[in-house]
Amino acid sequence: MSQAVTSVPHPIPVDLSDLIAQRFRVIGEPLRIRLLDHLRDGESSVHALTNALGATQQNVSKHLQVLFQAGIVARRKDGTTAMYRIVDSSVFDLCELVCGGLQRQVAEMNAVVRGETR
Amino acid sequence: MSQAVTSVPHPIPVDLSDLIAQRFRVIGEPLRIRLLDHLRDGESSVHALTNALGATQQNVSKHLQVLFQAGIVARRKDGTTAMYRIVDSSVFDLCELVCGGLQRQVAEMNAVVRGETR
DNA sequence: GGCATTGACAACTGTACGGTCGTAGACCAT
DNA sequence: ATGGTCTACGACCGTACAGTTGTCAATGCC
Repeated sequence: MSQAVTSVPHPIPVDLSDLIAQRFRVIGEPLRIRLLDHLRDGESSVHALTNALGATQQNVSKHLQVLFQAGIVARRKDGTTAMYRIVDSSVFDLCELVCGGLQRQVAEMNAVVRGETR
Repeated sequence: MSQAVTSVPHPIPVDLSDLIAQRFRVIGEPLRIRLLDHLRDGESSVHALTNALGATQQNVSKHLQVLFQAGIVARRKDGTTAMYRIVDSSVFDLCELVCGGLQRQVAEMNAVVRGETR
């Protein structure tokens, strides 16, 4: 699907780098990552997410707003509750890639600590 | 060994979300993205990167420091010049994934603008 | 109707960080 | 040795943003 394009040649346009950076910053918040992780099970309400994450309702609502404006989640009003769901699931691929890099670094640090201290 | 790629089950640990978020913030700066994009062609010196990006030497050095401490680039001293190279090429996969999401959004916005406003 | 609950918005505060300036240290050439 | 070049470090300033608090609109329940 969206696997095809992904141009971004070496001379990356400045505007594009701004957009990409902005996107990364949106996902670069711990609470937002945990929010998305919970939404992985399906759509959920602000109240449920608030209880699940142990954060205040206002803060959860605020971060969901950021994710909504970034086009990562969608909102649906169900009577009195607002239901949020993920519409751009590529964020999970991003997290998995990052985790791969982190695990690589941990392994490397382990090797160093265990005796190859340079 | 550390081959277990991308665990991160639904109840994501808070510590891990912090690590992932920190990682995203490292890449979430336009200048750093452009820096990495230039290093895609191979290792380069601070001076060369400074000229290529039109930024100040101090700023380039500073951002390279951040990328270095994050384990994304490596440093090599060649006489009087410092040569930087990429050691974690997964950042490019990250950028491509983000670009895919962006293009999807642009396409959607185009569709809306062109008449399906409904 | 009156009350409680849910979610969003606005204002505020503290902190973190990007960018710049100045300077110190290391290396090379003459 | 001296001057010039390249890089890194420390300090400062301005901005951006995360988190909190307070308030209001909308809805459901009695």
